[in-house]
Amino acid sequence: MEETKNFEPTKAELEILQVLWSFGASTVRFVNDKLNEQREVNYTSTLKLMQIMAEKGILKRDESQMKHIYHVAEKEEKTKDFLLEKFIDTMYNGSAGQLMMQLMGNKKTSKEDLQAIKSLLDHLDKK
Amino acid sequence: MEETKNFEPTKAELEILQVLWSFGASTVRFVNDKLNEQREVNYTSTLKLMQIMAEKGILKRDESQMKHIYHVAEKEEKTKDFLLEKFIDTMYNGSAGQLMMQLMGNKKTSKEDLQAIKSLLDHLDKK
DNA sequence: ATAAAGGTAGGAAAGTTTTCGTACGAAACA
DNA sequence: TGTTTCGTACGAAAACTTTCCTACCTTTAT
Repeated sequence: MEETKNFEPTKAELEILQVLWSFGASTVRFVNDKLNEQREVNYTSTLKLMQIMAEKGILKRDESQMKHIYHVAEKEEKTKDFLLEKFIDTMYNGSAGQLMMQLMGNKKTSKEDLQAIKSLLDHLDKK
Repeated sequence: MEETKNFEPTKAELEILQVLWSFGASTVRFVNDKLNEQREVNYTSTLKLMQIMAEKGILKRDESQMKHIYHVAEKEEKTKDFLLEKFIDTMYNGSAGQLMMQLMGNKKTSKEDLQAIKSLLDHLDKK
C-alpha cells in the first residue's frame, strides 16, 4: 500500500531528477558529470543528495554492484503531473484554462506550437 | 533604470504574493489573517517576511499611515510570465507545446477549457 | 604487493529561509 | 491619565537545504 507522498523536490533535487529523466538510471558519477556541465559541484555533494533522495523514497538504488545505480522511483509523467498541478493551483487558482490563456499571450509559444495544439484539439473533437 | 531582477520568490513569499494578487494592496494584519485561514502563522513572521520582500523590491509600501500598506511592485502578469517560463524551462525543456500536451492528457483540463482554447485558437488564426 | 584511483558513508559546516521573542511607539479606551 | 491593544523594527533562533571534509573500502594499474 503505497502512500501518496507529499513529494516536494528541492531545487537541487530537481536538477538530479532532470538528469535521470533524460538519461535514465545512472551512477552518481554520471549524474555529477552532467551537473558539472552546468555548474561546479563536488562529487560528494551529489552523492549525498542522491543518498538523501533514496532515503526519502524519491530514488531507488541497485546496490548489487559497487557502483550503485540510481533510478527515479515514480514515473516521470506522474511526478510532472503532480508538480504541474501544484503549479496551476498556486499560480492559476487551479484553472488549467487560465494557464493556457497566459501561455498563448506569451511570446514563448510559437506558431508551430499553436498549430500542433490546434490539430490535436481537432483530433480530440472527432472522438 | 530598473534592473530585470533575478526574481525568485520563496515558498512563503509566494503565499504572500497570492494574497496580494487576490485582494490587492493590504496591511500585514490582513495578509496574516488570510494566511491563517490556511495554516497557523505568527503575525510577526508575516511582518518580517513582508519587510524582507520590501527590501528586496518585490513589494512596495505606503508608510504614510501607521498601518503600512503593501502592494506588489511588478505587474501580476509579468511575474507570472516569468515564473511560468522558468517552470517550462525546468520541466519541459523550454517547450510550451510539451506542457500543453501534458495538460491535455490531464484530468484537470475540462471540456470547457478545451473548447475555450479551441475558439481562441480559431480566433488567432483569422488574424 | 603496493600505490593510485574511484567508490560509499556519515557528520559537520555553511548557506538559506522561516519563525518568533523582545523592545518600543502610537492609538484607543476606560 | 493610565492601561490595554495594535502597530513596526530588529536580531536571534530554528528549520531546512546544500556543500564538503574525512574515513574507509574496493578495484585497477604499476
